[in-house]
Amino acid sequence: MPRRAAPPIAEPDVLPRTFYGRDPREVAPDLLNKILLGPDGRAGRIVETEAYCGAIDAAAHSFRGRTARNATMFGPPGHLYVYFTYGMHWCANATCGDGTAVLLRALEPLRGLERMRLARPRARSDRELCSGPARLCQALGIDGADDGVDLLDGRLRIADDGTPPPREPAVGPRVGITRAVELPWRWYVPGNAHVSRP
DNA sequence: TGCGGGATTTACT
DNA sequence: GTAAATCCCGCAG
Repeated sequence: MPRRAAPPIAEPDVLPRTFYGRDPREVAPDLLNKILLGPDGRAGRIVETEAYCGAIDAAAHSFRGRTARNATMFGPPGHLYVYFTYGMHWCANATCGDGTAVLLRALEPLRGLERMRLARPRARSDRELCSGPARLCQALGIDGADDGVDLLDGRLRIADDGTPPPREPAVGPRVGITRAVELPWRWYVPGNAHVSRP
């Protein structure tokens, strides 16, 4: 039996495009316990996420439509949207299409911890390496150059190591916003020490 | 370990 | 001009 050549997928466990092309309120909890693969072998388990829902979400950058900054949010799903805020910080999202995205808020460091410590010399413990959206970007070396990266085969990828999402993820209001503050669109792994805020 | 205030650029009013 | 999907420093306990 001749066997067909393997499809041109970068790694067998990298999440497919269809994973991202759904409502971000479904994608956000499903991303819990997935693995963010960065450069130089740095990697961490996603333990905290937030959904930003575009035109129906006053807290989303895309709420008022497309701009130069948020253009990646209006591109295809499964890409990294990286934005600059507070004059000094980068934050990273997975795009879900139509101006929606999931903010990656915290990782549990898995591999490349020595490089993460070099990238974040002020961290007082390994728990502070990736416990916040700007912290994880520093730890993995993510900045504006990574805006638009394809999460299926780019410098940053998201993969499944077989660990399922929590059966009952913790849910609550999003952090650091002033509009649509009441919407419970933040999810995290209950009891995980690397969540930015319990 | 936890709190209060400052930092510092970009986008929008 | 001001708020922003935040973090770091200094100090208290």
